[in-house]
Amino acid sequence: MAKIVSEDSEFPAGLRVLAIDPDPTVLESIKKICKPFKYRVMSADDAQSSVMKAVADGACDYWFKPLREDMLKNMWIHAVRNIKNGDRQKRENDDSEFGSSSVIGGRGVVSSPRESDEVGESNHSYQPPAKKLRVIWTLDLHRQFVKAVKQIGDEAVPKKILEVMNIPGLTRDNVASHLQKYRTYLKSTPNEAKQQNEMSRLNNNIQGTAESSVGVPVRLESLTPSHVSSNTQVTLNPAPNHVSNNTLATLNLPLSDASYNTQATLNPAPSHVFNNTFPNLHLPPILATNNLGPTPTIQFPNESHPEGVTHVGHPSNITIANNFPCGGVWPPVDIQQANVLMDILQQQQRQHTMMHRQICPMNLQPSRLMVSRKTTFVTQNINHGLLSSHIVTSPGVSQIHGANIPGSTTGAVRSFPAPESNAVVPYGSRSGDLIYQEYTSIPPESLENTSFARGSSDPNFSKGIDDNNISMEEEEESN
DNA sequence: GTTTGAATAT
DNA sequence: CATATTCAAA
Repeated sequence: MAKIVSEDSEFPAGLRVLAIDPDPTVLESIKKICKPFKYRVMSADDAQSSVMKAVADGACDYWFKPLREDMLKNMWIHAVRNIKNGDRQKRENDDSEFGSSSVIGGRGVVSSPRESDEVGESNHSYQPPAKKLRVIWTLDLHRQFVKAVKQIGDEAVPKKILEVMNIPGLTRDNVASHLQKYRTYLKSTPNEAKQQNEMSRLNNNIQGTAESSVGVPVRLESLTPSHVSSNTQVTLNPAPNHVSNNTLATLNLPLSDASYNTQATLNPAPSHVFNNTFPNLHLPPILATNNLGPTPTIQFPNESHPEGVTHVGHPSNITIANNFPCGGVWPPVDIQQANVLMDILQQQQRQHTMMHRQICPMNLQPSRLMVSRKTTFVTQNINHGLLSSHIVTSPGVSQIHGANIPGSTTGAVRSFPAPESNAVVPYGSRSGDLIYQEYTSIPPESLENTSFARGSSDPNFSKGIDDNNISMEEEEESN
């Protein structure tokens, strides 16, 4: 038995035919025939069992000897089907990632990559095992969750919550998992002092302009690694306030007549640890408004798709993430929008126009705005001297990993995001390629060649409890 | 290597 | 169902 792999650019690249035959001479003959056309599994064994086994093992066809030229000639059909199926599968995954049933041309909330087959011959082409879809608890979805929990009251158990939420595709396990985290979060963050009114206000403003309200909130991502590469986020990273004296700055982005101060921080801190050091927190207009600012080229997806469509037709998912306690904008903007943002920011950097004043008098170093498509910087720089312990993470310390217990500055604490926050990125999402990071007190030279670390992956978490309460109230009103 | 959110196991 | 553990992404 031998195999021949034939590759010819005339046909779709990469197609391969496995020819199996005990006689090398025959194989050579097959190879010659294949030359002008291309590929296949061929056997003199015409037993049905053999055919079935071959197909079951992934063969898309089974040829009997003697070969006929037209069999080879039409071999490409199978290849095209496979390619088509592959694309389709990928598309489904992408759609799922953006996760709205309102997506034009999209599917339901949950769609198995192999639920159907356009060609109608799925049993003839190998499909890898279905990947489980990961539920991303977007703000909308989480709000529905909270709403359901409140509505049900003490009886709130995963099953009932699931029923009340009535989200197609969402499973009891999904809810249970989320409920677990939610409860832990609630325990760890009893009613804290109200504070940071400014942030709350801003938050509400953002919510009013950018939040989708009708769209299906479930965002599913396939666990397929391939889609991950296209998942990009723009992240505004907050800093822990315990180093605020050294790292906080206010950034005036001259994007409009108004003065927008963006407070950059390097790592989030629990709101109950905060001493309300963000009195002037504002987002740049491009982030905080719709078309009111001077940068009309940037629009949030939900503007053009009021029903909450988060994305149509683009494989990349760029999220402008605001890790400030004040939350941010959701849903994600698409990649063009993010690129525009990048261009703007970079241009501003070039023009040296962005930093005007600093919050902390102790801050003697010039401020800087970092714009990078790499994400590796913030955390590492924090770790390398700015923070003694960035274990302090969120208002909702939630899970203690048994294996990681304390005494160290790493690993022991997990967080649960302030659930009602309006953060830009759903806390289930992961940070990506773009960081828009402002910072001070770090000598620019020391960072120029520094690799970037991803910022917090929990953009919601440091949201103020105040916001939490406000959101809760809002939800109660709506009930 | 660490941290995280969600899935899975108990 | 609740909680603990594991997994995979970043």
